[in-house]
Amino acid sequence: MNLLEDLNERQKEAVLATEGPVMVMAGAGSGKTRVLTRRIAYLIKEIGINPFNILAVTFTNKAALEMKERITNLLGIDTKFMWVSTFHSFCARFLRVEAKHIGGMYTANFQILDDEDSLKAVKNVLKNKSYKDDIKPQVFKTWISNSKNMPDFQLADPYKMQIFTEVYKEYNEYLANNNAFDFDDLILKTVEIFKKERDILYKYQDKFNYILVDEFQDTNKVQFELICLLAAKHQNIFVVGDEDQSIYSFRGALVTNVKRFREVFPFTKLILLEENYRSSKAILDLANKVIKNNTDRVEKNLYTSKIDSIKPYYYETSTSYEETLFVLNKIKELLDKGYSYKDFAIMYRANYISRNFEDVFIKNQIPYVIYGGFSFFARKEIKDMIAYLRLILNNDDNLSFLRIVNEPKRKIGGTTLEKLDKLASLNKISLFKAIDLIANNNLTKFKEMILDLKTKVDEISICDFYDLVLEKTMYLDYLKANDEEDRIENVNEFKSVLDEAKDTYEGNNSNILANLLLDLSLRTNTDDKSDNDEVVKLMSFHQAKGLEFKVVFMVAMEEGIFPSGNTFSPSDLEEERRICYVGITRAEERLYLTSCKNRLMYGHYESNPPSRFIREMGLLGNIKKKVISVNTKEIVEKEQVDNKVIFKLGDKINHKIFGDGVVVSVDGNYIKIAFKVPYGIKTLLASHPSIIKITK
DNA sequence: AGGTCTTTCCTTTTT
DNA sequence: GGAAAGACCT
Repeated sequence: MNLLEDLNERQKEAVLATEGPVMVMAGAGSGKTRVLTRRIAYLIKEIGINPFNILAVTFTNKAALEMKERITNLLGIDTKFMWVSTFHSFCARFLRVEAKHIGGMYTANFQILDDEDSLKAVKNVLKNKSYKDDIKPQVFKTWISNSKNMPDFQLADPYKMQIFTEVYKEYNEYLANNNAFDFDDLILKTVEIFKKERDILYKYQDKFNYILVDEFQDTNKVQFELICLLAAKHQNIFVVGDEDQSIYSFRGALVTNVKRFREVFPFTKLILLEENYRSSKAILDLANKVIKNNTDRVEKNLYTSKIDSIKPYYYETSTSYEETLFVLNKIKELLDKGYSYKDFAIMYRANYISRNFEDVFIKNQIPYVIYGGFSFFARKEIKDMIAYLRLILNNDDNLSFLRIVNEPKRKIGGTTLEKLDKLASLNKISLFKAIDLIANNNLTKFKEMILDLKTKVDEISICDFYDLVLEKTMYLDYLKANDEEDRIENVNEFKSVLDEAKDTYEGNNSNILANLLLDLSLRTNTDDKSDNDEVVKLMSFHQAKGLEFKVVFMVAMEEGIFPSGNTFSPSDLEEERRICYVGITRAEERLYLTSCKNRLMYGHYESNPPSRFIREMGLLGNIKKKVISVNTKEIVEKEQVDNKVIFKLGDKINHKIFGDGVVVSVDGNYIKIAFKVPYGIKTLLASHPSIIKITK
């Protein structure tokens, strides 16, 4: 195949400019992944570059996987061991090779802690601190992460800064003692080694002659530094990004890196991709109208050659419940017009918005999936099993030991473990080894079980071994006893991951397992099958990035929700606006925006004006008043509610006995009313004939 | 050590 | 309103 086929002039330029620094500003839907993969293929096939001299980094496993797949399709080569990966897995792969330069007690088989694990580490550090109740562990964790990712991290309050500094230090020591890194460390340590050990830097600079970075606008300070270090010598650095889609600054992403890049590499060739192949003209117009309000950006205007388009609509409903019905009915209507479930996506600013839709979809038998939530590998039962396997392979793994020593319950409590911990640190041995120094039958039994399992690893197949672990640890029995159907299914599903490992890793079972276990923390949900499933998708705008759908509903478009109530500075607002831009540009054919006057939230009604973004789109004068009428049970229920008098906060009422009062909360069929003394606040059935609304 | 009662939270979260 | 973590009790 001709690698320049079906590319426009700008895209061709981006593929062909193989030498020197190149920055591609790729608008939404302008074919950036296509450019990236064609360029890699071009480097290999036309220029003759060895695939192992190319480094391509992305932010998600999914993006990395997709890139590899596309390269395989273009060139028919095996991409399994190519350096096409996320920032984190690139760094992990590097650190496993160069572990001896990390310093401290780190070895090549370091563990990678996920968010839950590192929060546990913070809690462990805080355990004996006098200030442990003043500031939550999660807050410390966020600070730790920020200080590892953001430039000049500082806390304004000197006292807080002081205790933070202490926790930060001890947290890092705790990790080091356990041969563990958190996600941020992976990148930080890699950069540290490159800065400290020049020979190693030169080696990798020579290895990676061509570097490509996807979603460049999302790089943080350290990631930017990493790229600059690696590319400093050959300068063949190709970055693709879109300032307007930078929506992760709360995690340290610096949009300013886009500007800085051109300072660091003054001879950067700049290429703008503005032709959009995804959305209709009307949808693009809305996106352009909104993003125009951001001041701090390079002027860029997406255009399309698609002419026919369906106008995007904004609907305001009375309640959040009606909002869900509107979406439901619109989906049904469009299904009749030939759309199928997979064509629809419902997007919102905050995940809790999904609940309303879930309820309505279940009742009306609309197939759906909610994106996000826990990754398979982050589930408790899976992490427990991983901990068992780790401990069996490496008895000195204290973190795994602590995780499962009393899971399921073996009557090994906090006091016992504290004693064990003291003995272990006194004798400088692992917790597992310290069991010998303590007379505790439960611990001894546990130790024998683990050692017994250890003798079996290489005797039987990996799956049989895993079954044995499930049995001997009593874990499966414990799940069965508690009727944990989902968890039982998950621990069984984990077998397929173990089974796959045979094809990826080499050696005996112990080796295969050990290597697999080291890689698991960076694995996320691999089932990208769901993308094509015949279901409606519900997701946050953040989760929607990179995806596209024929029909998009942007719901809960209300001030306080979107832009979020936590938007304070002008730059916060600009980020919210970019989130909005990402949302709009996901839509191919139809876009519906909704808001409601009264939203049921946290058990009571709240009223917010429509989002300012609706006004910026020029849709405010364009409200479609639509009477919802579809014959479903839902609607019947709804009409019954309508027959009653609806009370909202602040309504003045009169009660036959208690006299005048004001509604102070609405709770389903019940309302709370503040009456004059001596009656006070009463909770009453809203439909009770004794209550009469006297205003409005 | 483990059950139950009470308090707390409720923006986004690629790894 | 509701889940989930923490406090409290035995």
